[in-house]
Amino acid sequence: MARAELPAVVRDLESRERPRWVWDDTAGWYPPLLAAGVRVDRCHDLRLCHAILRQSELTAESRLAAAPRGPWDDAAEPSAAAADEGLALFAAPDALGSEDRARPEEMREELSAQLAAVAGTEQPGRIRLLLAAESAGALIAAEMTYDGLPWSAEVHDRVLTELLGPRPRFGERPRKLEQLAESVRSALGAPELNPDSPADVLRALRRVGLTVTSTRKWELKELRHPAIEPLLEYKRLSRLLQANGWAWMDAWIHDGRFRPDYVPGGVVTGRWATRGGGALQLPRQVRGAVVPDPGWTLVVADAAQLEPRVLAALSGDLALAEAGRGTDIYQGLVDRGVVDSRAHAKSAMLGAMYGATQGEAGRLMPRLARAYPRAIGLVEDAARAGERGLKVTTRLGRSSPRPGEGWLATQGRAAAEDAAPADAQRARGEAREWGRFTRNFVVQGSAAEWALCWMAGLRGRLAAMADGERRPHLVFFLHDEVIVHAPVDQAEQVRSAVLDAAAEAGRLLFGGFPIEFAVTTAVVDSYADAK
DNA sequence: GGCGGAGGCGCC
DNA sequence: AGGGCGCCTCCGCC
Repeated sequence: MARAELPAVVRDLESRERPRWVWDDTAGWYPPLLAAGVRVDRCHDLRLCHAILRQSELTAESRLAAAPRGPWDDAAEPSAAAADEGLALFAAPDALGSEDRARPEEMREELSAQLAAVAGTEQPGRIRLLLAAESAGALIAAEMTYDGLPWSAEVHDRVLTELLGPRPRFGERPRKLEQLAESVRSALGAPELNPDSPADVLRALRRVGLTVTSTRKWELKELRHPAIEPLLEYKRLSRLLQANGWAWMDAWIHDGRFRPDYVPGGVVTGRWATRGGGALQLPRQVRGAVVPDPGWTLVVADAAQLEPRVLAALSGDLALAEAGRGTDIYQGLVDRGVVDSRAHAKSAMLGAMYGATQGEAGRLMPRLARAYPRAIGLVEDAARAGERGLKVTTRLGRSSPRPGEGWLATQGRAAAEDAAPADAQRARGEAREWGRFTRNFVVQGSAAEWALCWMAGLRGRLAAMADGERRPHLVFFLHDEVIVHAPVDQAEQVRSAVLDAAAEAGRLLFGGFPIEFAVTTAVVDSYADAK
C-alpha cells in the first residue's frame, strides 16, 4: 500500500513521455525512494523553485512574488532528521502528522502559481531552464549522498600516519604535532605555550620582539624567526587533523563511502552548500583516499577557468571569448600581450570578478579593462547596481537579495544633509562591500547555472549507459568539477558524455555565442592523480 | 555546561 | 586584498 499512498506527490502532465514529478521537497521525498530502489527521471522541486521565483527580477510582477510571506517561504531547510522521518512516513503514511509537509492541493496551487509566474516573463525559457536545472540538481544531490563517494579508510589512515604519526590515544596530540609544538615553545622560550590558542601565540611572538597583529598564515610568512617555520607547519598539520583526521573518518566514512549531505541552492548565488562533513573543502592532502571499487574507475572532469569564460559569454565579449579558444584563457591573455604572465592573468581576472582594488590585482585592472571593456564593464555595472542597493540577475534569472535593513539605514543616514563624516565613510564602505557581492554574484551565479546544466545533461547521458547494476554514476560535484564512478570499460564513453554535456550546457545558456567551455578529464584510480 | 562570536583556514 | 562557503578551536558570556 505504501507506494500507492505517496500522499504529497503530484504528477505534472506537461509531458507524458517523460513525466516530471512535482513535490514539495526533493530532500524529503527522494532518499526513501532511492532506498526502495526507485530512480526518478525528472522532478520539479517546489520549495527550491519558489525561492528562485520569489527573488527573481524576471518574475517580480507575478502574483507569487507579490504575495505576503507564506509557508513556502518559511519552509526550513530540511534536515537529515527530516529525511529519516520521510522514510518512516513512506513506510507508514497513516502515521503522518507532519505539518511541515505540504498537502497535494497545496502543491497544485503552488505549482500553478509558479507556472503562471514563469509564463508571465518575457523569455520564459530562461527561467524554466533554471527551475529544471535546480530541480535536477536536487535529484543529483540525493543520488550522490545515496551512492556515496568511494573512500578508502585504509589509504586515508596511511596518509594521516605519514604526516602526523600514528593515531594517538584520545586527548593526545599526534607525535609529529607534539614535536612541532615543542619546537615552537623552545624557539619562543614559552614552555607553557598552547599553539592552538591564537591569543597565546600572538603574545609569545610579541614577547620575542616580533611585530604582528594576528597569527594568520600570510602575516607569519613575512617574519624571520626560528619559531615561524615549525609554527606554520604545526598550523598546517593541525588543520588537517582537526578537519579531516581520524575523528572525521570515524564520523563520515562507513562501508567505504563518504556520504555528505549536499544542500542544493544552499548558497545565495545558487551554488551548493553541504551540511556536515565539509565535502566542498576536501583538502588535497586526503584526496588520495578517493579510490574506485575494483573493476571501476574514476572519471574526474574539471571546467577550466569556468568563471572567466562565463563572464565572456555573459557580456558578449568576443575578444575575451577568443582568448580562451583552444587554450587556457589565462595563457590566452599572455599570448595577446595583455599581461606578462599566466599568474598575473589569473590574479587580474579573479580580481576583476571579486572587486580587487589594491595590490597586484588592483594594479592590473586598467590593462584588463582596456583589453576587454565589455567583460569588465559588465562586472563594473553589477558593482554599481549593488552599491545603490539594487538587485542583479544571473544569465538564467536568479537574482541577488536586497541588502538588509541595517545597510539601508546606514545609507539613509549618510544621505542626510547633516550627515557626520564618519557615517558617510561607513556608508561608502558598506556600499562598496555590497557592490563587491553583486559584482561577484552575476558571475558566480551564472557559472553555477552552467554547472547545473552540465551535470544534469551528464546525468541523463549516464542513465542511458546503464548496464544492469553496472551503472556509471556521479559521486562528487565541486562547483566546476565532477567525479563519475564508472566501470573501467565504460570510461571512454563517460568521458565523451562529460564533454558533450559541457558543450550542451554552453548552448543552453548562451545559444550560438562563440564561447568554448574547456573541460579537462582524467581517468584515474585515485582522485589525487587527477591534477 | 551550552552558546555564539572571533580567529583561522580549507575549498571553489 | 577582493567574492562565496563550512567547520574547527578558543574564549568570553550567560
